[in-house]
Amino acid sequence: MSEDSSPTGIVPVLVPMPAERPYSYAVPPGMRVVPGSIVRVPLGPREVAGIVWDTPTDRVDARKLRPISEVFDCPPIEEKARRFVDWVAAWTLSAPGMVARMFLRAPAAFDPEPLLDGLRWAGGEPERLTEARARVMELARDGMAWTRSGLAHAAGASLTVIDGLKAQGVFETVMIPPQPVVAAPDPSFATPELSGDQQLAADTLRKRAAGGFSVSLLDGVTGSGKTEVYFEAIAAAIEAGRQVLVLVPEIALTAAFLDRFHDRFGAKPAEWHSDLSPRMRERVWRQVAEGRVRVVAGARSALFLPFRDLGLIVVDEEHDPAYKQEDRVFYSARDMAVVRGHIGSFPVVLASATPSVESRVNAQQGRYERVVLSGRFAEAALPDLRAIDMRRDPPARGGFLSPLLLREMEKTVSRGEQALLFLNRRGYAPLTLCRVCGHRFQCPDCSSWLVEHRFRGQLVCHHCAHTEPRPEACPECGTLDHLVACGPGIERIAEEVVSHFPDARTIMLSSDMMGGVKRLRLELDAIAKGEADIVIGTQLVAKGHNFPNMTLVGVVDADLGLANGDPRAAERTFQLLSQVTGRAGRTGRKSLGLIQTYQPAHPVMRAIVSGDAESFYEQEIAERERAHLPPFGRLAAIIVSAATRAEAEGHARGLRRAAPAASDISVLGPAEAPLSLIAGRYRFRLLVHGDKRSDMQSFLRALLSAGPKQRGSVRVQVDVDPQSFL
DNA sequence: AGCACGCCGACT
DNA sequence: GTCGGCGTGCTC
Repeated sequence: MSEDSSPTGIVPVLVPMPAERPYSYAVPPGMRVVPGSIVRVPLGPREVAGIVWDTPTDRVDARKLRPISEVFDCPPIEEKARRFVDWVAAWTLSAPGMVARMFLRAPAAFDPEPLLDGLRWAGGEPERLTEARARVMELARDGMAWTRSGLAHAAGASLTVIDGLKAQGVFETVMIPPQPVVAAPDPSFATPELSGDQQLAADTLRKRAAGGFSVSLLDGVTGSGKTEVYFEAIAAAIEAGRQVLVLVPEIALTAAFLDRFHDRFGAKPAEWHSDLSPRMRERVWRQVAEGRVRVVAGARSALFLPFRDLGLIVVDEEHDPAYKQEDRVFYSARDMAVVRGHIGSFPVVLASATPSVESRVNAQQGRYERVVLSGRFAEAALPDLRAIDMRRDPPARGGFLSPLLLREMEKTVSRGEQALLFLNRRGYAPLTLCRVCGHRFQCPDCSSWLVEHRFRGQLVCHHCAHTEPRPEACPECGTLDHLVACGPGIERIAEEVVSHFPDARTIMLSSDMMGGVKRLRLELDAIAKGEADIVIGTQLVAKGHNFPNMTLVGVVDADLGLANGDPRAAERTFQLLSQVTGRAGRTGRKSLGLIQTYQPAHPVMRAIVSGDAESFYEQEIAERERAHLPPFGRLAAIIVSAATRAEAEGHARGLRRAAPAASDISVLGPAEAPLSLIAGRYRFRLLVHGDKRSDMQSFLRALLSAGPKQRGSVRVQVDVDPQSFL
């Protein structure tokens, strides 16, 4: 495609709003734009950033045509990224403008980073050489440019010292180019020591990295060295001069990954996630666009960074549900990474110890190449895993920890080793009720119970922002002191632990912990250094941390995820339990994983305890195939929400009636969504189920356009390939 | 998605 | 008499 300026003087521009097509704008005389140029355009009463597109402009009323205000001094969004936008929009049934908007998340970065004011030794000497001045001169004498504060800091001198020297003419002012956010990674910084197995896998990935599009499923148990192996693919891509994206499910918690990367490449990758400071966000975006940043480690939104020559994507923990975005544009970052690789003709590596059923099937059917790492790395041994049958070894009255688990915790702590208790439920108790009248505390805006957070003294809704103070008396019958907490959350487990082990150092970790990401990283560091005996955590402790002294992992309620009717419940539980029990025994010491369950015969528990993942996968795959569920069939959800139940249900029924006739696609529902009321909106769902080869998108488009017009408070969301059924 | 316009309730 | 709620409609 030629990228010269449009001869017509009219260009299509994708603007960040849910229009189906780009809008047309006039290019004022003397302005040069190319497809991909980021421009400022008037839109209604305001001005927005948009991307010049390359679909033909449609005829538009000349009176409507408005001129582009400005072309930003910014590298254009490359052709392959533009095709990616079109593809994602078509697949997810989103407006292209809304997908383009994801590329424009750092408005301040569209203008170049300003040069910094700097100082450089001008050749003169200070009048009197004090100690501080000597330290400054020692650094400055090589003629390198410094920022005023940078030089002061490095020399351990105050700013007044620098200013004094400057006043004497020792320094001249110079402009310094903006500093890179990260140093360049060096592919030969450290030579990895790989086992035979790992070397074989690394060679395969390196070979793929040199070619065009391919998908490799790197499958190996925790501790088998997956990271070291895919680092070789990254090294190959860097050697080829291309950019690399590593997707991780929760970057805010993967400090350990950044350190390992640094050990291998001598520099950290740039980070991209929601917790970045606005300034850092701008700089990373800009330097990725300029090609100065070679490697990004990021959350799913990093897929929409303006890479100029992306040559490899690695999706770490590819099975993780966090890759699914479920607002605005509904997409799976793992699947879109594969699409991005296909469009860009470069390889994609999916890595996991517990791959998704979808990826396993894709590998079986030859679409992906499966690369297996079978052994655990070095001296690391798999933990000994056992189920605790809670019917036979129940906890003491009022408790949730079986005597068997408590005994092992005691032994572990007395050996000076660490124990981890895992429960995927925040707060103190998931339900509070009045013992006298039976009143249950429910969210006023959602169909869910309020969760007691005892530490904060509040009842909290986990589905919206609602919180209320925990009262002393029942609001229904007025009885004092008869409210009772039902079921455990991690706060309650922590309380039980403290009562059994008053002298142990106990830490509790959950995603809603005060102090945010920084605090979490510090706590995780402290745990790794051995500054806690017992750790109680939600699923964030399951993800990617290495606790060398952790020799016992206890799963408080292994059945928790199995209760809902989700077709992926068993798979998800298997993955989560594998991951959390994998936290133990990473340094070769004898370690133990204990799984509290009321259904020890459940296939998930059997698979975990026996270590026989293969037959579990076979069973799950067979079950999916039988039910024509993904990847053997296709699913889409249509979620209708409205201010009243009647409106939502009425609209959903209208959509159902509008479904076109199709032999290979059927519509189920509408049914009230499992959480029928969230944040004051009633929700109904339609489930669209098709054959593997059915044209789901065309069917959905036909259904939506034939359906009733959206009016009032009604909102319709489409989720192609839904991952969760809540 | 934003933003303005527009039409009905409680207040300086 | 105005300020302000959010329903409806439009943006090249």
